[in-house]
Amino acid sequence: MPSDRRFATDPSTVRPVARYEQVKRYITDRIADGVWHEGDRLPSEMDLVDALGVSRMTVNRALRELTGEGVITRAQGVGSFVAPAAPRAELLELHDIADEITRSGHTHRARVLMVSSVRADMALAAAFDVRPGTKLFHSVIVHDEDETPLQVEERYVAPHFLPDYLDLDLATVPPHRHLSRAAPAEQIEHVIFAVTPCERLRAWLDLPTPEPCLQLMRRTWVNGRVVMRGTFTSPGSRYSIGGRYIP
Amino acid sequence: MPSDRRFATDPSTVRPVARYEQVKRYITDRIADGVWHEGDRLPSEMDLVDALGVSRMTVNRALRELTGEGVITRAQGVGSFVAPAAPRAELLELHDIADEITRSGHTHRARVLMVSSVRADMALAAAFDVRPGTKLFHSVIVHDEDETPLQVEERYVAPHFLPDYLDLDLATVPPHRHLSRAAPAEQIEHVIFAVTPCERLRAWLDLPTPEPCLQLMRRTWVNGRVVMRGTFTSPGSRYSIGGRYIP
DNA sequence: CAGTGGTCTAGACCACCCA
DNA sequence: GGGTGGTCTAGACCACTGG
Repeated sequence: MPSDRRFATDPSTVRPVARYEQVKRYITDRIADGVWHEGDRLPSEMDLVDALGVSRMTVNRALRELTGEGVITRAQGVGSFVAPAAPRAELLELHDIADEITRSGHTHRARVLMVSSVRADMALAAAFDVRPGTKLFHSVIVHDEDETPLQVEERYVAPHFLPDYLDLDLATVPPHRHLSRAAPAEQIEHVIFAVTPCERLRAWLDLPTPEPCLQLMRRTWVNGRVVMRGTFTSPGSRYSIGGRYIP
Repeated sequence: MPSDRRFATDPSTVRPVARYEQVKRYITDRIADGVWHEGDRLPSEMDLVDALGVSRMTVNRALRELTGEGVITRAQGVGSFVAPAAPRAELLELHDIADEITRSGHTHRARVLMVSSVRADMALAAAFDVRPGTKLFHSVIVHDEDETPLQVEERYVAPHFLPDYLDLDLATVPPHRHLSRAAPAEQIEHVIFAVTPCERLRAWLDLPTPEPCLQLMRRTWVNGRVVMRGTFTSPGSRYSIGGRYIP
């Protein structure tokens, strides 16, 4: 065990982050740093109890959640192992617009129009299942394909999960990447609409006439709480959503 | 509490199913049976401890997992509540509009406008990967929700897989059911558009003004050959496509 | 203030796997 | 048989909410 440091146990110590979260972090850090590789065996629950100075129930919860997240695999009577790296979340990500554009041979540019902190109105509060007036981060980004606007991406983010959202460089690293790193979604909701764009959207999309637009609304959850609501709007004449699956 | 029955506690009793799973089942059953409705407050953890005869940690795990699954929402200091129902259609699965309508408490009616045999033109031939002029079956059905047109369903079917398509009573048993019974799809393609409806569609959908419509095109394959191409068109103001899933 | 959920512990029993 | 993970308990402290 490279580190012998115990977690804070003294009740007088401030402990803003749960111990099972610290244990999860301990594991994922070692995997990310290459200390433990794919297929490697992790220390047993009892080893971690001794090494980290927490109870077995706490270690167990950490490992159980990591199993659910696909980070490790476990087998009764055998042990815990680093799971094969899988494109888990990316697989069901319907679209990363930047990738789509570049993969189809066009040039992509992201223009960040707005980044700010806002207070939730009734509709937003309902979408996030919080009280009206709760602070949320807000961003608007326009994605161009060869200088033509292809999609407006408007997001609201719960500050708790990504406190430094306002300071990120969203033009170079898209919000999606920050979000999935900070808090991988445990649940995703997609709803697709056909709408007539409002004035604001028409201006951003450079649409002289009000043509039908495809609008995808996505909400993601972590720990049963809504982390993000994104609204992605594209002109119907320039964009469609699709995929092929094997049931 | 409608039931006073305790879970098995005697160690000699067979207990193939974990207690926290039984607690989860207890909750989800009551929601499914309509005993507890959306937004209703659940019994507190302590109530469940007393009612079910398990420890609080066990109840807590059950409720925590249900939270992660989006079945309930919880708030510290307040309580646990039945979560709002997820959107009605599944994006990644074949949906049956009739089921959707009746399940949401409305009345459904299917009006068969056309059933005929046609010859594939260039576009259809490309879609089915056959020679132009190949015989295909064609049907148009309008689905009403409470007497209002909700969706126009236009299908082309390869005769080989469903030779008696023209003789079916599509108003009572929808094409989807015949198709999945005769030849379950091995591969599915979905593409979603936002379009301005043509005159024909506007008439069928009873749209006085040309509002944006959501159009889903689906192709299904069996044995590597296209079996069906369906075009499903709905007014944007009356319909959306959505789903929630756990990665 | 009392009630709620969020977390944590120390110990326990079990099923399972492997040497 | 010894080590593993899977589960469960009784009790505890805490932060948060509402009246």
